[in-house]
Amino acid sequence: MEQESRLAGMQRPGGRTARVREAVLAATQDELVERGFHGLAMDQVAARAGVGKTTVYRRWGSPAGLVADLMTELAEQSSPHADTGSAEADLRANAASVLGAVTDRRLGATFQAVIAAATCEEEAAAALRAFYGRRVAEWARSVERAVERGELPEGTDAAEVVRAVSAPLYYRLLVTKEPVDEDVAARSALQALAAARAGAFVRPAPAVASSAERGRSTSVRVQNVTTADQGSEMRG
Amino acid sequence: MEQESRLAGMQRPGGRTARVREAVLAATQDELVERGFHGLAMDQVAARAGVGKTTVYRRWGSPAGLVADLMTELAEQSSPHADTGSAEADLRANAASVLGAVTDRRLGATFQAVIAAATCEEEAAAALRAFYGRRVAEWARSVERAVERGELPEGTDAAEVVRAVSAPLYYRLLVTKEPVDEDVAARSALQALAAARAGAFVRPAPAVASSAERGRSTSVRVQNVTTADQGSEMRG
DNA sequence: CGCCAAACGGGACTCCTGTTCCATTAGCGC
DNA sequence: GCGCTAATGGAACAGGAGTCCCGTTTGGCG
Repeated sequence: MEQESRLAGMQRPGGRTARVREAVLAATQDELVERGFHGLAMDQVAARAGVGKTTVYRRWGSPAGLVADLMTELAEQSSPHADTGSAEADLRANAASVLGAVTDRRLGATFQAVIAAATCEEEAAAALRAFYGRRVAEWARSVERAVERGELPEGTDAAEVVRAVSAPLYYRLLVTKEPVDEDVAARSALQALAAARAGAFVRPAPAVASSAERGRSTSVRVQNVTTADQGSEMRG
Repeated sequence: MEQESRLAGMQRPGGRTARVREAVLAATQDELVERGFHGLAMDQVAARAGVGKTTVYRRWGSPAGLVADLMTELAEQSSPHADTGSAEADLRANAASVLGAVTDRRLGATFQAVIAAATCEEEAAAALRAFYGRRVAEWARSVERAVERGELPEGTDAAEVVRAVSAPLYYRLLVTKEPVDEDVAARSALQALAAARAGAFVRPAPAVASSAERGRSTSVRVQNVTTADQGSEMRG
């Protein structure tokens, strides 16, 4: 993409260019709140931002490009993540955080838009991945600490637990379109926690690695999907 | 919607009309596989189906309409759902089924498209909801039977368990764009199972109901979102 | 302070999507 | 078979998104 190079290493980042970018991104967010992603028109954004249509096309190329840049902007802002000393409280806070993001009028519209854009534009998809990669890594630390404290089984895949907290929320938001509220968020956190405690997030021993800890944990193995009830797994 | 009435109660459903519909939907799927939803052009579909552009516009109105009709068609085809007598095997089969749907070249493209369409068109969103409502209800029966057998705690929300199986898969597919394979599917099923066994899907006692069974579970209750910042997360 | 390249802005132009009009075809009931 | 009408098909038309061209502005730099 030619736009990217301009976005990243701008050769004249001083005054005007920065001002234009700021104005355009702000206008984009306003438009997203009012009309949603499918109603995002480059002309409108340009007009609202008070810049030329040509400029918007030149620098962002498409609605998806606008939205991707917006997401990149958001990704750069670090968010506070809880570390309360209790896995339950941390995961609840995580769920609440996701809830806040998708519920907030402005942020929610942006997320919806990015996800919509990501379904058809690789650029937006990459921005989304980058954002979540960062957030998941941040929150994973609190899960790791819970493992260190012995609250969760040894070998638990922290990032997986974090993802498991938000997965049901996004599932509702995107697939079933059910409302997402505090109740759902809290339950989601607790479900992830329960599964984690039961050892469902313990990484399968990679080939011939240390299978020593396994005896200690609740012994969850991933085997062939096919047949019925091997019975053994998952029991503590 | 005016199209809907035509799709639903067609006044002359015989021969030609049905043929046209079939041809158009087939062409739509082909186009989706080749170009994806954002590349779905009404003209192309019409040409490929060997029908007039006008007809396609008249009966489906938009790419989203095409995709929604396709989804409705798929929803009407009942899928076999396992009932092996073991919750684990059933949930694994469920996960495998979802995996199959999103992995299959043709079906997968269709699902991606419907989801993309659902992000901007209520019609497609409704078709998607209807589809999943049906599928979830079908699979929920096997979970209910597991509850009856005593494999899972009394009061477990069967539909929730089923949703929990597919949620991580869709999360990967849509949000993080990670690959989804048998391994992920199997883990997803086991995680849901673990949480269900731990009682994380037991419905919160509605007012003054039986909270007796709760002692048996690992004491996971839905409480107030206790500690930490639930306010301004995701912010800078 | 003044040069110069980078960035911006406006307007005309193109192409493609979606609509409208009307002639034609083909189910369906008799 | 036969007519009636729903449904289809083709072609012309309109509107809007995206591109191009070129003149204007702006900020970095000597």
